[in-house]
Amino acid sequence: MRLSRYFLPVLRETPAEAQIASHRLMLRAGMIKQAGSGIYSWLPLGYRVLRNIERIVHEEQQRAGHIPMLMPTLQSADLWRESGRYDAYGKELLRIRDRHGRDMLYGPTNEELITDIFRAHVFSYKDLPLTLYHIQWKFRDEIRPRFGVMRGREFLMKDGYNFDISKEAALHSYNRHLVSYLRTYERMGLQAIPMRAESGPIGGDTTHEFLVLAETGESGVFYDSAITDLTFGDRAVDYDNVTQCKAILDEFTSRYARTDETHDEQAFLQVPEGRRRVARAIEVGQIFYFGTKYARAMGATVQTADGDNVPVHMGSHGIGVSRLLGAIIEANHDDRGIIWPESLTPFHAGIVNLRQGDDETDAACEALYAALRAKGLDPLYDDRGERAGAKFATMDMIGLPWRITVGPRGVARGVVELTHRRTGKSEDLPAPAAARRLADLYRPGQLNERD
RNA sequence: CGGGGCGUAGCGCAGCCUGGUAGCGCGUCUGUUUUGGAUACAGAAGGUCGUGAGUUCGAAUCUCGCCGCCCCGACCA
Repeated sequence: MRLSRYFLPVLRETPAEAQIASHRLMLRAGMIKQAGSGIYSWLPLGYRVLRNIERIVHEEQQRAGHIPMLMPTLQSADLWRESGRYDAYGKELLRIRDRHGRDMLYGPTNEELITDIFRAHVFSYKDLPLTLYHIQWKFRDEIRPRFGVMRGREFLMKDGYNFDISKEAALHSYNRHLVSYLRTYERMGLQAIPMRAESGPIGGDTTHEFLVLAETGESGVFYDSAITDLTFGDRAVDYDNVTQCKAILDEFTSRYARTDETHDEQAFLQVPEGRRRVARAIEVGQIFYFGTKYARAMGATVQTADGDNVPVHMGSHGIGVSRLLGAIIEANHDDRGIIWPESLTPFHAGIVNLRQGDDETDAACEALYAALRAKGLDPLYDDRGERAGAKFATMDMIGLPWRITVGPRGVARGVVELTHRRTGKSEDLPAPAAARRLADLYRPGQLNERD
């Protein structure tokens, strides 16, 4: 993409309403624009990252055997009356009435809808296990939205629902989700720690939240520092392997890690003193096993091999897709701006033309731009007539992990400068070598969508 | 929902107390200049002062209503 033809409305000054780094940077980098309290438009740069997050979530969900679909944002109140949540959910539920006077709601979650789909089409144990998921906009009418997309009212969320014949089978689904979430967050360059949590209005008593440590987090957390040494890494997982999934869950949840809601001081004191940590964190996902709560309320049963009709065991699992933007920036920025992980970056590299209008420099930039694109990379070429400082400042702020600087001095010597955003280290090398370096660096799985 | 605050040019703000022709910085546009970290000079465009009513000869300024937004708390993915 050529910057002169793109839409990147960066702000030089910080909007007054932004209190935390991620909100400030998302506004300044032209990623979002507030449309109302807790509601945001996603401008092109922000939309790219949002879609990259979605892509990773989709890939990891499907790797775990979960099936994508899409349910609507607006739901009939009738289903919620059936489950009992229409009255139980409270004022966070945005209630709407259509022209015929029918009660509707903008979904904050989809247990009722998915259960309704299930009961209409699934009748036999032979069709289980089944896990369906979607990525859809939700709305929760928060009393006080804040922190930009971290605590918006409208938010994009992946929510998935598993259906199993027994508690034992459903707990495997639970474990499988925990494993797949570990992989998902790690691919985004995040350490998300599973912590024992409260289930809230979803119900059930088996639940973990995934939390990313950050000073600006809204949750207080208590944990054994040994847990932060754990990484999922490149290990192969067979998601159908009950023993393996359970072992991974045990590995990542056996150490003390709880939010302040479930904190147990006595248990915490069992952690060696030097490893006790009290911190703040951002919740980026949660998994639940809630048994037959919705199945019983809504009559979702299947017939067993013995001919009995039994309510299906369910769980639900969410990843805050739009919120992740905020969490990732909180964890990846410096005083100059955002630093994207390579897996999510909106563009793989930025090309800075130091002397726009100089024939040789322009030609070198064009050649490099074409070479990167030919290798499947998606560079952002700053071809504006701005001065070098302005171009550097923009690139630093929007956080592309790599920058290639092309100026007349380097062109005369046959080199360009490749700079790593995170470390600031740079190296002069011939343009084709820089293109090869970047192509090697971005593995095939990290080639993001173009648009 | 309790408490506090804000709404004036694209962004950040001053002006309001004490009513009298709407300002500053940045950005934008034009020209010149400059060219490795938001360059310099000159010129220009851009505002129903959130909105409605009231007081007044006269309202950004005073009064009341409404709308929107932000902050602290409680709540919350």
